[in-house]
Amino acid sequence: MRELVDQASIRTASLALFAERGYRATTMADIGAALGIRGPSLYKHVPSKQSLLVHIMIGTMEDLLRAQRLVLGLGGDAPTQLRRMVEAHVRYHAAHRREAFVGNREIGSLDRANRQRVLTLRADYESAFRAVIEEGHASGLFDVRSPRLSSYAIVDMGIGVAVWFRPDGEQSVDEVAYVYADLALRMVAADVQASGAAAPLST
Amino acid sequence: MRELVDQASIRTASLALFAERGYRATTMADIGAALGIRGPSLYKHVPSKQSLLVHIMIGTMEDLLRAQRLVLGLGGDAPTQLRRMVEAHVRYHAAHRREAFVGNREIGSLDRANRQRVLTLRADYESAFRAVIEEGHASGLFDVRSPRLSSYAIVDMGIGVAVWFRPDGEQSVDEVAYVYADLALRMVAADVQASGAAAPLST
DNA sequence: CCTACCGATCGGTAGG
DNA sequence: CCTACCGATCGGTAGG
Repeated sequence: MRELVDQASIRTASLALFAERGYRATTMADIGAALGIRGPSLYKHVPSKQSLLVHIMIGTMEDLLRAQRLVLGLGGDAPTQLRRMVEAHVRYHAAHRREAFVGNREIGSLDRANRQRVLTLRADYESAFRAVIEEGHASGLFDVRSPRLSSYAIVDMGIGVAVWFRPDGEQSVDEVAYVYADLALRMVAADVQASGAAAPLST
Repeated sequence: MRELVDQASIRTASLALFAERGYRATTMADIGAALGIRGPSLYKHVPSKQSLLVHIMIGTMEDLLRAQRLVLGLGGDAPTQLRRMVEAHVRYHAAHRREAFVGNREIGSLDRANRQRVLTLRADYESAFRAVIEEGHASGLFDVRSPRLSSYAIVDMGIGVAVWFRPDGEQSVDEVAYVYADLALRMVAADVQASGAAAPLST
């Protein structure tokens, strides 16, 4: 017999509640109630409330990094790679709004060790965007004033998708992914006149 | 005699603590301790913990809207207006990181009426960006696929500044404001080739 | 998977 | 501005 309450269902329920009410405002009793059991019964399946948050946040970053590596493995020049990376980034944030939303709001709710793990994964994720931007700049296909600021802007605008995107809204996931990739490419493309004097590349 | 503990000092302390630990994780005793008094003594100055959060969040949106109106009052064409708006947006988020950070993380900690007020102010703030983008598109100075998605992207990348900016970091406020305004203009400028066929304007 | 319960926390009030 | 305290909440454990 399959159990009705298993790890997966607990994770699904906790994700929904963390997204809706916040980690601290969600009680083990709330999570249990969503599954038809009492709070203490959850401890037969999970070691702590914190472990539920850790799973969401580490899992989210690993999913993002996996998607990013997949896309980078396809090769192509910097514009092609950046386009694919942004599309994957946006698609994830539109399709997994709650994971991304919780991941961005609840960093401070993680214990120190796990917060550090998440921050490291995030830094890796961002630096991959920056690397492609630097590569495009070096090859002359991009013209950027600051690869770091460009990658921050691109990553952050994608993160925002998790906040405002609605599956039943006017824009489809495809539409947002396409438009955002286009916006990102415009930001760094070399065939835009630089407004102002060319400046040395900062970090 | 001036009181050592007044509304302003309570607000400063609560802002710092809300930013560092989160609203729910901050106790009235914590705020009092930061001012050298006990938790219950705060109730001689403020009606509730919630009122401290409300003040921060409404005040932040009003500051942003005031700065935005100031800039729009200067006139100019759409590119000039958008540049000034983005610069003001970024400057605020770099100079008031904690206000912006708390404002973006603790929306769910507001009671319903105040959350609605903040959301309305935010919608007004975003729509001003969109209006300038639409004006630029209509006049032919911009070429955008979706004014709404463009304004979301521009607003969200600026919000991100409050998260990663460090006053003692490599980039100065001026530098970030300038670069981000440039990125925003590149996103919508008409003298960029549209990649792909021109599509009808969506919202 | 449950009830009973521990130990700790916290916003706010009473009454100086 | 303080101490004492109320009423309520909550993560987790004990012991079925």
